[in-house]
Amino acid sequence: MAKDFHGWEAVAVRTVPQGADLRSLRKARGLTLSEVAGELGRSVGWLSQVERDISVPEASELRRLADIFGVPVSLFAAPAARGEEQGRIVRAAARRAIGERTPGLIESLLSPDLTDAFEVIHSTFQPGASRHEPVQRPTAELAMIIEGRLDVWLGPDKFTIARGDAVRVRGEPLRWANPYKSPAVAVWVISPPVY
Amino acid sequence: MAKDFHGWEAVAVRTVPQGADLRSLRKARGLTLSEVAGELGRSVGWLSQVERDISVPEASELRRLADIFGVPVSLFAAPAARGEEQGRIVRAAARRAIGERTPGLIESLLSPDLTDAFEVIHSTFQPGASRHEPVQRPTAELAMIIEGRLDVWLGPDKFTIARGDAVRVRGEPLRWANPYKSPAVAVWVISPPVY
DNA sequence: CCATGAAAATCTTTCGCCATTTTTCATCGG
DNA sequence: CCGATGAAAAATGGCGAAAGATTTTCATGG
Repeated sequence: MAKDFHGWEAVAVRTVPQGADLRSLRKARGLTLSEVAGELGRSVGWLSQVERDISVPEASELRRLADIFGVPVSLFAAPAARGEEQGRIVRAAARRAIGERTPGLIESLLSPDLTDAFEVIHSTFQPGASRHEPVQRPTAELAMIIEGRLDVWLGPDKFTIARGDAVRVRGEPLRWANPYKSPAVAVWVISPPVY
Repeated sequence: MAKDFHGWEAVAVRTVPQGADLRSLRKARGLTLSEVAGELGRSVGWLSQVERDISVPEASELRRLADIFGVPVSLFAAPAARGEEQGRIVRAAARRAIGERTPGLIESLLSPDLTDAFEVIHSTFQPGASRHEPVQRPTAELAMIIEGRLDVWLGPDKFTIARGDAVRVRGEPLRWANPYKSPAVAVWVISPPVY
């Protein structure tokens, strides 16, 4: 299905299947093909084909899909691995960016796609950054700090975690702050996936 | 239920509930209470109570349980966090050790317990160590290298991954080697849990 | 060639029923 | 008195059928 002839590869568009990701995103939000297709003004059959990499959406449609799912387009636009590595290896330099939903928090995907029972995110918390509004999700999450220190609140309880420490969150309201001088970097596991 | 009076806390025994872990281990292996109870020569009711932290097994029984489940006793014996941190924070120094199943591979648990849909392991691959026999599990796994470099084979394909790179394994046979001079350290996510 | 929309196929949900597993609890023995 | 047992009660899990919803296929028309 991949059209890899002429000069096509050179452009910044993903040339690899991405339909499965779209399907995961849609399912994770409990939407049906017809709901999304309606929103998009396209037919159900077409969207089904897009999710199975039989049809290809236009860039503008991809943008609207990102919008519908509440994810940044960068999630789709990022370059993917090639050859054998495809779907198996995610190089540090080739991670897909996730929007800076909270200022000072830079996230990127360690998972090659969104089709697993969990997803893994690489998170960098900038010095001085913080999130005051607690996030609360119906998920189980576990983060390990690999660099720096971070303050986290689970409900009312505050903890300071440093390199090598892990925190597990199960549906509790979570907020965080990095009042320290250096960035805090974490590997963040979320199940089920929220992206 | 926890008997926290007199001098009890001082001993090296876990004073916190652990029954849920035993239950997870048993369920993960598809065993029933009566199968395990029979093996142990105890009643079903008693084992049910142990798994709900109503009854307490003796050390010798714990040893036999570890044996039945094929896990090292260190999984039970390790000190756990205290107070608010209990079940939420796992400090680097307080991780539960997992046996060195493969020589040169040191693993410890980042998850506070075994009751989630996934488990997260901190793995150190010693220089020169390798696993020749492929492991193949009916799981989805994702590992990110946080230190050093590691060679991995997914089926016939070999990859070298370094700090910041991630590899995803979905049921394929996996083997690895660290032919480099420094240890490779990874955060390893496995779903569903195998411990 | 590609998208549409209707038909076909697949998947999901629900339910009743039965078997198994787990929990509860009165009783027994140390 | 305490904790373990084993039987009764409760809860859970599996299966098959039926209904409903969703997804895929494909003939047709733009």
